[in-house]
Amino acid sequence: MSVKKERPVKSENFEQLILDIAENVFLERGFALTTTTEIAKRVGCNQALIHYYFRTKDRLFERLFEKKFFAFMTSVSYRREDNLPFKEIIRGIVHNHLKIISENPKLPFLIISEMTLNPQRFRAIAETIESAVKSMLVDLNLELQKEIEAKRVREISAFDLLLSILSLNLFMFVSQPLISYVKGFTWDEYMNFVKQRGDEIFFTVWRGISLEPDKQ
Amino acid sequence: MSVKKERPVKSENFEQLILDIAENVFLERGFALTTTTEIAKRVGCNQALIHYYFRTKDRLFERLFEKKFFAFMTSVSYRREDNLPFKEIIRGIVHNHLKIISENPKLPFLIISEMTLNPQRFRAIAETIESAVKSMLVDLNLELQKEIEAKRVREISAFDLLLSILSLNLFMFVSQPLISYVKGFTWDEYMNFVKQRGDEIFFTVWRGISLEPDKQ
DNA sequence: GCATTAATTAATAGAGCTATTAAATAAAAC
DNA sequence: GTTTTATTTAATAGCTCTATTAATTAATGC
Repeated sequence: MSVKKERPVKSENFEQLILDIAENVFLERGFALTTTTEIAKRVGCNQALIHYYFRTKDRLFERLFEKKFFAFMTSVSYRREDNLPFKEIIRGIVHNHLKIISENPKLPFLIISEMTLNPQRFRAIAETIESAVKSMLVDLNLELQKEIEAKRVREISAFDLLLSILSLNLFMFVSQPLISYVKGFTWDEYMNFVKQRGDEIFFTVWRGISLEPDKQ
Repeated sequence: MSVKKERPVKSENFEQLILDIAENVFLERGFALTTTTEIAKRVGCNQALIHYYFRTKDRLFERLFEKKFFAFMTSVSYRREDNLPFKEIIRGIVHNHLKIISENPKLPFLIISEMTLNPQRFRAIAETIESAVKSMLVDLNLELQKEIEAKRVREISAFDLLLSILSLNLFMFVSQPLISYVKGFTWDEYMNFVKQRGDEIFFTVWRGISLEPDKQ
């Protein structure tokens, strides 16, 4: 039987389509397991076209990965100008982070995977973003120190606090296959579980640092 | 220049040496990126010998992975018969888990990686271990319910509690490249950091559930 | 329309990987 | 010592993957 080639709908061009589909494939299978042949097959074009537009698999990947890495690194943020009480700052960080990553649930695995398997590439990209993240840490630390001085929060470094939040949030995504297996969750059920767990995570983080008694 | 082949010292046999070295390579690079050629090179034997002893790369991997997966899944444990106060049970779980994983710092990445990239294989292996883990959860839940009834601990499921512990502990290992990069840590410095963070993690977990006031 | 440029494809070189085979070497059995 | 069995190697078939090249088709400019 003849396989019909699906042409991109209307005016969509292959270049963009390749980018979109490559992103999915890389997120699913990581760099090493992704083949340009597979991308071409899903796009519905000749494999050489991938190389016509992007020359090498490496360049295609880097172009996508840089964007994704940036999204990943800036997924932790808060609006300083909102002037919220500290508790609400923390709640906002936890929930906002969880929300952004939920839109890219396979990203944490890709980041961790590439970081581990290809530290050279990772370092090159990380350099370009480092400062943005560090300044966020500095901002958070300012707020945190105020709370510590006022004895509303126990002694803790901003780094440790952030690391706890990231651990609790991100682990939900990288351990999805294991948890889904144990709990018998479908993908949708799992995503629902993640959403629910946001409150539990915030609760854990906040109680973990707060010196004030629980409110009902 | 001629590359001298390093023969295994004394009476050591290739079969065991292959297992030992394959374990390292798989842990470093995962299943897909590991080649039997690379293993043979490190062992110092002909590549065909790998296949002579283990027939396929898959069989070699599975043999090692099963053992490692079991170690991973049973790394969370506590001695019920010790009859410790609940706080000490939790402290023990956190620190013991962290200690065991510290002896296999690359294992969490391998587990997550294989789980994600090869769910079929993962499921087949998981089945054989599931019950052991579930019974641990049941045990922990028993202790937990006692505490909740006595109003010494807030309402929380054993699953959520365990998930928090695992998140905080395991994320330390899968994010090692990123954290080491940001902090400029060497491997040894990083492992030291992990050790120190054990207390912080326990503190976060315990305060996160305890209804009793902090002791100094 | 015709020439020029862009997009797309077929074909394939070249590399690396797994697994097998047959031959060579070492060990064990008797 | 000779036969038998186990271990080890060299060689290579058969795949799959990336990247290139040359040819083909479509689009654009004039």
